[in-house]
Amino acid sequence: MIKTDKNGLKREASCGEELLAMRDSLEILGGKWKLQILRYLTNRAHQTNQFKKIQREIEGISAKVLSKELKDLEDNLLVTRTVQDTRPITVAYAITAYGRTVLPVTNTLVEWGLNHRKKIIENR
Amino acid sequence: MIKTDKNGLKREASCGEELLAMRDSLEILGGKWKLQILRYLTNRAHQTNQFKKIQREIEGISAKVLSKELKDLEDNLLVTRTVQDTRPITVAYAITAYGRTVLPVTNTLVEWGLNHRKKIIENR
DNA sequence: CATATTGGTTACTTTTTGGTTAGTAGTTAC
DNA sequence: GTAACTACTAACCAAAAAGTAACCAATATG
Repeated sequence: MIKTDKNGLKREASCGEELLAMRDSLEILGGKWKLQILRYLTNRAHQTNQFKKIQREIEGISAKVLSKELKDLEDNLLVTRTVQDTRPITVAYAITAYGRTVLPVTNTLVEWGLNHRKKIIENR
Repeated sequence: MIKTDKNGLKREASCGEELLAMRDSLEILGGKWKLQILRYLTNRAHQTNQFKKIQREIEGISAKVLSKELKDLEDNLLVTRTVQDTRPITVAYAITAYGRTVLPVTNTLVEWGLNHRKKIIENR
């Protein structure tokens, strides 16, 4: 809601601007899997994240969908893909510095989800 | 990532828990329109938000979709629907206190979108 | 030789999502 | 009486997203 001007002044982004910005975000980060994948890779930034391992640990994602989602994320410079010279060949995916800027988004979503579940359980 | 225990202790939610929490959030808030609608209603919490007005100001949404989305949000106690005794009858939608808890989510998405657009423009 | 693993791709089907058009009911304005 | 506004809903359709299953090449294991 607060934006820094080209003049260095803080001002509110207009409502229209805000909704457009959110559309941009949702276009890149929206859908069932992208934020989950980014969160997963952020939590495991220090590890080697191979395709199959990711597929096993993000429950329910198919190879086809994971492959496509990773490609999209790579196109938007949020993750990197590195083929490793092992036998059999493995491919490591890692979050980029830019990908890490999505962390505040997933943080709020995790917080909200945890709180929502708590609320649901309380009201039973 | 940080969660308060039933014991009052802070601890990390496990990665699995985190992803599940995010799935819960995305199930309720995901899709093309829900967060936009919530943001819109939050920004106009002090106004009377009639159906047609919302439809005109959230560009591109059809009556059918808006109607369905508002119903979903109402079911999840995020917005209220009030029929007003005007002629012609109008219906006012408003964000609830619980709906306002989604604000951190839309804030981060707006911020990220604004920043992303800036980045795209810079790299041209 | 048979089987398993890695990192996918391809073809096909289903499900979900969203958009279009038309129509309804009540009321008001011309 | 006719048009217009509000708040929808129903029928229909198209496109996108996602799921399923099979398959591939390379290598390793038993």
